Amino acid sequence: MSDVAKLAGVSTMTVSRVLNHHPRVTQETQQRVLHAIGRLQYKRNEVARSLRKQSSRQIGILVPNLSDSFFAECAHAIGLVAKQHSYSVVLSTTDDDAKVEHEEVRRMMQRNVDGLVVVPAMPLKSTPGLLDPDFQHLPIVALDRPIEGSNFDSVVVQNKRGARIGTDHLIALGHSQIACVSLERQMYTMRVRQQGYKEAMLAAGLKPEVILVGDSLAGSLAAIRAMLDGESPPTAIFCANNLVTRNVLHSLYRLGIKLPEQVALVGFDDFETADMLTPAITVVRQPLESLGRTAGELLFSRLTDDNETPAGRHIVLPLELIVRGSCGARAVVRAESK
Amino acid sequence: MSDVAKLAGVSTMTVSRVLNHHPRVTQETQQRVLHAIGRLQYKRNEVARSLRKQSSRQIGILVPNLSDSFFAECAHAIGLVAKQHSYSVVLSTTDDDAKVEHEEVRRMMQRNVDGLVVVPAMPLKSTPGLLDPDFQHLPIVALDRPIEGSNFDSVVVQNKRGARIGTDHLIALGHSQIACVSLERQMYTMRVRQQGYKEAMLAAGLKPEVILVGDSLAGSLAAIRAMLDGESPPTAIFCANNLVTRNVLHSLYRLGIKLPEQVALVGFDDFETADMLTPAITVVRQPLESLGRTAGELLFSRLTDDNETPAGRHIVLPLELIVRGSCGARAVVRAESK
DNA sequence: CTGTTAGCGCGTTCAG
DNA sequence: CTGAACGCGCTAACAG
Repeated sequence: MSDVAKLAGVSTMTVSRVLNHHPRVTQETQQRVLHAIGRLQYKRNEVARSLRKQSSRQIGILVPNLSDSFFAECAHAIGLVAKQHSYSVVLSTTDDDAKVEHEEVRRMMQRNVDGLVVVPAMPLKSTPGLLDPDFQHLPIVALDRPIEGSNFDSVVVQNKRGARIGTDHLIALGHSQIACVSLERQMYTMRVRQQGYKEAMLAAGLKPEVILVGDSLAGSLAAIRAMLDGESPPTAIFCANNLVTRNVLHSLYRLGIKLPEQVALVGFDDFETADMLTPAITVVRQPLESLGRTAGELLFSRLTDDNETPAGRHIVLPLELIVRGSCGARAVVRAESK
Repeated sequence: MSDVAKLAGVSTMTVSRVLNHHPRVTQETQQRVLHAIGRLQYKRNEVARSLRKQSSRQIGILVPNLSDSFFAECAHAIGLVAKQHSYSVVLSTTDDDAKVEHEEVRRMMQRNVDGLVVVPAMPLKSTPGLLDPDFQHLPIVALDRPIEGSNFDSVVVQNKRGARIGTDHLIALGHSQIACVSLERQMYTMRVRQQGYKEAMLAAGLKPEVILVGDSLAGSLAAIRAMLDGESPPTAIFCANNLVTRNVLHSLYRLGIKLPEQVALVGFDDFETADMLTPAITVVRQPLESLGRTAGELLFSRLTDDNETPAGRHIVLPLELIVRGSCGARAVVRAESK
């Protein structure tokens, strides 16, 4: 920078002013500086700038992993928003572990990130999680799962309503033995979706039956097999998320169970090839791109806005039932409309 | 830091030494400093450290996007390696645009990243791309696609061989009219896979036929329809990547073409639900996790190694043919083995 | 409108 | 083994 200043015959301060589009600089000196910058291929050092300004023009993204396309898609959308604002993204994964999450947030703070979008892991008793007082002054937006007992901003989907819609769809098709397969891990989304399912069942005078599984295929297979071998096997299944849907489908496939004849199925969260399976899978679709984008915009609105917006804005995004073949709905609908 | 020094009754320098595990510090003073650090909850400022050391303990990852699970999975694996080394990751997307790529690398350089793993976009004539002399001293590992005319390290898969294996599989099953559907975009992987396909066909005395499509479903549908309406429609299709496979499958599905009876299919790159489709899709599988991990390790070996390793290490990872139902192979194999 | 001084928080260098 | 001075590259605050 001092080289540029020398070449342009000004002080470094003036160079800095030009770089920051300071209004009170003569056209002429500005030209000279710009010219010198061009000749020297000068690029300013963002690290020094961050140190001085106490702000890095960087945001952090913290997701459980990138292997799950749900999170990858969200991260992608957030990254796009960041790019629009000329911000960089520091990304890290938590593996859904609250301890790792805490470490990573800390690490990001040490890097001076201006804000964070995070898919929160379940807090442990032993770690303060996101609620660590150290993080109080860091703008954080919670994505997909709100942080209980905090007033961080958050963006989630209508989980309960989505589960109701999915379950109601099955009920409307005449099913009465409907099982809900959900992850056994303690997660906000799983809990709320189970609730929605239960409400729908109870409202219809039916008996809810929640099956908890791990995230392995083997475990799901065993659970599904046991379920179907039970006294009153379900004629329909509601899967609480992406992973569960895939594992259940795999299990049914292995067991030679035919959809939708032997069992109907609705999944929460759409996936790439859902409409190419035979039959195509009916799902409650989450607006992935919108989820990420909204979280990103929420964060930036907090970073930019001078006027104190009240903390704890919670945005709930709507869901959509995509009816395909896995419940035999089309046939039924056609029959009804005749 | 000066607070810690004061509390421990030493100078900041000693604190710094303790933090960096400097060998020549008395056990006792070390204890005092550690104690003070604990009481004050002191966390060192990574930005200041970066400025001073001219190295940020950060690596950059540059991929076309995160929506494609191929790249997401690679990014995930790289991130894991970074975490092992206590490095942070700055991630950005290029949308496969060489201009964006150039800007992003520059931006990362300004942030002082220690190295980069990048899935290179096709270089344009108008921009220097990754070969910009400014980037000369930045360790860069090319992933999935090598950078022509450079001696960056690179990690790729056996693209040509994979295409040969896939095509040969189809040939072995008795097909002679085999089309290769590939992206029309100029990409290293597409080019090499087409070559592999052609070699296999030529070696068998067959006539290669490459169909170029865009990345939209509509375009693929039209192309597939035209292809099948042609004079001598293929009885088998080799798809050059993930996206193509999905679009082709979608198209065939829409057109009511049955696999494997009416047309057999082999795809390059496995995907989540490939084995749940009816029929399950035969693919040449890429070792996603290994690709990312290897690239990460290659980068870190360059960052850590004192001994000058020769530049331009190229690692080629093996592929695997996963035979499933989409070519009717199982039936044939069984027939043969009788 | 422009320059000077000072300091962001750390680590290298050289004395003690 | 420890401390003092200095500077990494930049910009806020104050002069001029």
